[in-house]
Amino acid sequence: MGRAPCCDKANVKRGPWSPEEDDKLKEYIHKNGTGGNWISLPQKAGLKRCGKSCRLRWLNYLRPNIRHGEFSDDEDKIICSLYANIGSRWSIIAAQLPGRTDNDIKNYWNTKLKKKLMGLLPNSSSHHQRKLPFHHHQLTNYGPMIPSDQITMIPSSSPTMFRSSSPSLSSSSNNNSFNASAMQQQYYQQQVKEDGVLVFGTGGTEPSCSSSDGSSNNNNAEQLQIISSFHDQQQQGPAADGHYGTSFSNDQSGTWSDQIMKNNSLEEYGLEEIRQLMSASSGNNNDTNSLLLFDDNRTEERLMFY
DNA sequence: AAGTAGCACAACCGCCCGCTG
DNA sequence: GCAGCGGGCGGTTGTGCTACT
Repeated sequence: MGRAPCCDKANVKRGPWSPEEDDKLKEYIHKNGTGGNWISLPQKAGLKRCGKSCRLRWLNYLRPNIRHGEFSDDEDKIICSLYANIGSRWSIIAAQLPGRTDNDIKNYWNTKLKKKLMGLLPNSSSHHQRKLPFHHHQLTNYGPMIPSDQITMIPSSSPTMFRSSSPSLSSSSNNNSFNASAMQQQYYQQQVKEDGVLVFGTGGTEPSCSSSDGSSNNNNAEQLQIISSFHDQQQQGPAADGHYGTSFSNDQSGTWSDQIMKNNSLEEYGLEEIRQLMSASSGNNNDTNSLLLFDDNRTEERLMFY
């Protein structure tokens, strides 16, 4: 036996709201408030709408101080930062952006921001869909917060998605001994595998960088080299082994991301397997601590953090 | 000018969770 | 403790607009 519907769908109006309906709803709420009961509100307000529809209309459009229109760069950064940390928790993200609604942000992410970030990639020749068995409710271990003021949006002509100066990007989030200066040049890096799956992760830090002797610069250069290498491979085509991103493996052999990158097909890994790999290398500071998975069409699958 | 594809965004759907009786 | 309900939320769909052919 299913749950009773919240309203009689046959007798409620659906679709776009008319200005008259908006006025009725606004007027009623201004006079009486929501009364804590959206289900009974439309009847009281003289609206032939479902209570949930009224609630949505009020929260997303009619409520005072709602802002619509262009998102600023700062807002972009905040959205990216929070998405990287907590995933698609739009209501939480919206709470950090006064005047923005979760629906707005969700739409913005899905239609613009994601493309803005991913538009830097060449088109994939193959178009078959490959879905990984990921479900967001399974992912409960979020990584350390990345402060939004430490994320820099990189122009879409670059293969780098974010640059962060955050010390919190350490793969060993439970290790507080990391020297901030050594962590100042962390780069998100991304690689396209021959099968079209994109792995996107935070670059790790060399253990030797824990001393602030300038080795972070070397680390930075190394990361840049990886990105550059990726660039070259994109232009030159895959390496002799038929895959992109092999230089990544050379630099970070033994890491879980390396193991994934070496594999011919990411889809051979399930969520638990990836978790095990991440867990097994949790003490390896070289390794990445996040992973963004895409299918061939670069539809985002999931951002994972160890 | 007509048809079509792509895009943006409002609105809906259905699941989950907490509250209440 | 449990069932039913409403609110909240994320995912998805529908629709109108614009750009392109």
